[in-house]
Parts: sequence; C-alpha cells; structure tokens
Amino acid sequence: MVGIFNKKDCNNCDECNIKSPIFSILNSKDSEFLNFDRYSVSYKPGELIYKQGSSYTHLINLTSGLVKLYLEGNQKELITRICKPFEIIGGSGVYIDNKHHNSAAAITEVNACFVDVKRFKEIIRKNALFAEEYIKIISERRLYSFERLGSVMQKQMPGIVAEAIIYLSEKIFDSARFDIQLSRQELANYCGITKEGLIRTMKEFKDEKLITLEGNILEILDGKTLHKISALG
Amino acid sequence: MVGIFNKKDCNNCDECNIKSPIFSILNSKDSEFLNFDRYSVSYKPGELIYKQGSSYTHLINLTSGLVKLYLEGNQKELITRICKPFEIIGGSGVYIDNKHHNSAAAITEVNACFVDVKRFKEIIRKNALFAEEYIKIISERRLYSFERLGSVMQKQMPGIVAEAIIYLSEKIFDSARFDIQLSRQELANYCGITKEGLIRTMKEFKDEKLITLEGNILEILDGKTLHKISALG
DNA sequence: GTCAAAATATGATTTAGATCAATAAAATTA
DNA sequence: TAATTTTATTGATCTAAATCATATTTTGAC
Repeated sequence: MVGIFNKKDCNNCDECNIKSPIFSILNSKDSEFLNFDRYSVSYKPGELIYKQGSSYTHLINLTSGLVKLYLEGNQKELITRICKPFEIIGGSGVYIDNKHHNSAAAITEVNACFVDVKRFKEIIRKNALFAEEYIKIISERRLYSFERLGSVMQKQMPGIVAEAIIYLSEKIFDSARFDIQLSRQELANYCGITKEGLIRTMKEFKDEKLITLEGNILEILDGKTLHKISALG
Repeated sequence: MVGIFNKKDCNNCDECNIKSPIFSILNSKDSEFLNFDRYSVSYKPGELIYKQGSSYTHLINLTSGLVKLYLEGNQKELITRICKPFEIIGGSGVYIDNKHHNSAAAITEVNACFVDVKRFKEIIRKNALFAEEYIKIISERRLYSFERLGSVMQKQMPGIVAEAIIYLSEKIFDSARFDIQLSRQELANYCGITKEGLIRTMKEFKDEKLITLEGNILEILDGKTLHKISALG
C-alpha cells in the first residue's frame, strides 16, 4: 500500500552506504551480507512508517526526505526527533523487546531502506568497530533526549520555540532561511505546547524583528538574540 | 576529601562483578584486566559525585546506596534517574566527548567503584558480548528517558506524582511501604514540579486514602487507583 | 535541653499557557 | 471556478500550577 520498490533511487547499496556514518565502515563482505535482502520503500507526506507498540524485523535507513518520530499518548502527540537522510530509525528497542517505542511518519516524500535486524545483530557481534559506531549513535541520541528533557521541562514558551527554530535552522536545514516543512500543529507538538501558543510566540518574534515568517518560509534575522532567549529559557 | 578507599566493602572485585549484569559476563582474564587499577570511593548523603560539564576518565559502578542523576539549568534541577547498586553511572558521553552530561550526588551513604574508561573501551572492542550488553544497557536507559519525556510533558501533577510514587515503590524499593530517602524538594525535582505542588498532591492522595505518609515513610494503600491516575495523566 | 536553621506544610495570589470561540486564509475537491 | 475542508490566526476566557507569604515541624549545633 504505502511502499513500492523504488529502483530509480536505489539501484546500488554502495551509493547509500558511503554517505552513512555507520554503514560506510563495513568492508565489502559484511556489506554484501547485510544488504542481501535489503529493500526500499517510498512514502508520501504524512504517511505512517511505523506505529508505536508494533514489533519489527527491520531497521530503517532513511535515504531521502524528512521523518518525524513521535510519542503518542492521551490524544496528544509529542515529536521527539526530526530525522534526515542516512539516519537509522526504528531501532530503539532492538536489544530490548523488538518493539517500536515511538511512531514514525513521513514529513516530505521519503525513501527508506529496510535492513534485516538479524543480519544487523550478526554484524554487531562480528565487527567491533561497527558495534562501536552503533554505540556512538545511540549515545548521541540519548544525550539529545536528555537535552530535550531539560529544555522542555525547564524552559517556557519563548525559550522552547527559540530553541526549536534554531534546531531547524542549524541541525535540519542548515540555513538561516528555510521552508519549515512541518505544520504549525507539528511544530507545536515538537515544542510540547499548543498550536495557538506556538503561533503567538512566533508572532512575538516577528514583531521583535527576530525572524520573518511568510507562509511556511522562515528566516532568522537576529540569531544572537534568539540563542539568548533559548539559553535563558 | 569526599572519598576514601573502603577496604571493608571492597576487598574483591569478583564479589561485585557477579551481581553486575554487565561485568558478570567477563571471563577472568578480561575481568582482571578491567579491574587492574579499579578503586573504591565512599560518599556521605548529599555529597556530589560528579558535576555536569566536567570531563572524566572513569566509569562508576555503584556498589551500595542510592544516587540521583540530575540536570542543572536556570537555578532549577531536574532529577532524571535514581540509581541503585550495580548500575553503571557517569558514562553517558563516553563515546562522544568524555564529558558528564548530568550531575550525580549521593542520596544515602554510597560506595562506588571507579573503572578506567580506556580499559573499558578496550574490552568493548575485544569482547562482542560485552559490547552487546553495554548496548542493551544504554538502549534501556534511552527508552526510559523516552518514557519520562512522554509522561512529564503530557501528564499533569496528579499523574506525574502517582507515577513517581509507583516508580519508587516498584523500581527502587521493591515494596509498597518504604522510606522515601529523597527530600520533598528532590522528589519535586524528579517530577518536574515545585515542592508545594508535590506536597499538595500527596496530601490529596492521602485524603483519598490512596497512600499513607508519616514523615518520610510512604505506604501505598490503593495501588490500582494510583496506577489508573498515572496512566490517565 | 535550648536555640537556630532547615525542611515541611498550608493558605492567598498571580500568571503562563491551555482551552474555547470565531475568522481568515490555504489547500482540496468537485 | 465554486464549494468544501483543512490549516492558520487572533481574541476572550479559564485553569493548573507557580509564586509568595507564613506557619509549623523537624533536624542539627552548641
């Protein structure tokens, strides 16, 4: 339903692997083993990739587009992370219960590559450098969760929203001017506030000439002040 | 200042290693290598074990007592986890920057064992099972951070406090009746609310006969309702 | 054992942000 | 293109929880 094999974007795993921090360290033999039955799926904006609570057999390597990871609970959703190409997603429970502990949905058009968990685990056992790289990845994510827990709990709206804008600019789009692919509701869900609160706070930033916002195009005018607001909370 | 070598509690690493999920899988050779210059330190209640932002050379194996891990920021502190014996602490940045990303302090009398990071990393490279076990540990913690992010952001005071009481009862003290070693302020810091809010919410629970609370001794009378409050938020 | 300091408890007030309500603007569909 | 639905925006109101103020109890020092 949601996925088709997409030959155009994926005729050769090597092309992707080079760009992936973790897969790029594999030698050709391990790489071949891992990619033996790897397959590609494409998603349209908004489509669900996997659902919190469901079990899985594959890790997902995002090869193009943006994905949101989110926690569902009590009719609210909290976006925990925005993923961009060559991140591995869907493996948070891989050594615990093989269950997804969050949900994932496509923000833009997405192509993703499915890697068998058993093969992945086998390589982890055989290849210490690969294991180490994987440890690095999950450590980084843990620190990121940490930071977010700290921000979202201790800051108030202006601080959280400033942080989110900086995050999009610096970590996702790598530009002071960008199309915020997310809807207002989604951005609010990332901040852990309501859409009205988000809109009002962004309006303030606009009035104070910290940003411009026309439709979905956001530009940071005064990054310094924005950083200050984010840091002070 | 804070630490002395405590011979009474620690004359033989094997005794501790047996009880530790990760160190127990080491063979005697690796174990000997890892423990070569391992040393023990004891702390009094309230004493700082390490400080957020500082760098480190050792992982800490908690051998007795309770430790709080907390994030410091904007004159508030947020307790992210309570640790009990045979957990490894202080290694969240071990594969990133060798910096502590949180602070740790003793809640009770604490004995802790310091393991050299270099040796630890060497074993990770040599011993795939050890690496795998370490991956399990950090994965579990990541999922725990996840859960907490979800709760603390989406629930309101009664839900959060109920969850905290259940956590202490089921995960830390393993009993329906226990001495909550933490001060009210600390418990509030764990919940991400003010001490007044915590006290009022606990009073409500008391009035509704869900718990008894005399001084620091808390007893859960109606765990079922408490679970319901926690789940509904 | 007395006194000082700290921790706990409770009431009164304030406030940030949620909720509710109503347009306005986009995006989809027919 | 018009009609319909969805998304964005703005204003008015409400509320949970923070803050402030003040007792009360507990703890620790002398």
